[in-house]
Amino acid sequence: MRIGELARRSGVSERSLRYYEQQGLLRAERTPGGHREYGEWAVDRVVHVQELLAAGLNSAKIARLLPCMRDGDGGPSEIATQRLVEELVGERDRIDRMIGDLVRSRDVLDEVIDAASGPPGRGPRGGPA
Amino acid sequence: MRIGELARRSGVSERSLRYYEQQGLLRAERTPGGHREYGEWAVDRVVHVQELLAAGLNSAKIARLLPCMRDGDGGPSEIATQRLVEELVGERDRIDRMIGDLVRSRDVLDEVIDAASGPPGRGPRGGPA
DNA sequence: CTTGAATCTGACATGGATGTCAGCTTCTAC
DNA sequence: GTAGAAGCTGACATCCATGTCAGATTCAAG
Repeated sequence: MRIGELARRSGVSERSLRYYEQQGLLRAERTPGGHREYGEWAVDRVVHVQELLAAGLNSAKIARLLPCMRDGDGGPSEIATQRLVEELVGERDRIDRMIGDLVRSRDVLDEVIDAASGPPGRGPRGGPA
Repeated sequence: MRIGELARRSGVSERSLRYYEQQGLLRAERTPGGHREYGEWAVDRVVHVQELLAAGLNSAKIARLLPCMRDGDGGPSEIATQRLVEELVGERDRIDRMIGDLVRSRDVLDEVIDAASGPPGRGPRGGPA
């Protein structure tokens, strides 16, 4: 498929897809005319990249991480370097803390939402209709 | 307490604390000379703000949310506007999705970490010593 | 061939919390 | 009073994925 379809299917802008390629996060074949051509595996790959970026890893780290996770990009999954593993453990712990923060934030929001929805109508859902 | 102590105790830079005040996220008394003076409640408040920022809410939204959550800032907790509640529900759902993404990313990292730590030593922890 | 949609490259802009620096004032302890 | 630590304001810089635009090229269909 070409970049437009991949963008549509993965929910990521064409701009970002080109950026990912530039950062070594996404390989693309080229047509004789120079247009990018992606295989099916690209969709999952893009989603993974998107999630990792959202998790706070920068593209450089993701670029080193990707070859170690098999998501059908063709190459056999490599084994992470000792050095990389250490960094990844750090990232994982950071993500764990982030999840904890997010859960707390979500609970705070729920509390405020419930406080506003509870008193008036007392309805279990839907708020003051 | 003054800004230096608050920064130390909350783990947030003085720069950010002044920024929070500018954005209406944190009130501060002033000494006759103009130095900021915080009460004990400020520590929790700053931590909350930090978490909400990490959750992706911008300062404007947090500023509207704060008076609805009682964290001992003195003022009685207000009731969220219908309009605000709608936005908060959107934010909560976004946070929920984000948590899902983070969990997936963490699992990916765990997989890579285990793959690198498992084969060589087979030790349950510590990796290839 | 022609035409319009899709793609290409390269450059500049953006957002938004935070870092950092400069120059000045206030506070604290002696 | 005096010295040094701490605080104040204001301005500019940074990060980095993404948006956006311009001008040129390629692709697909008639």
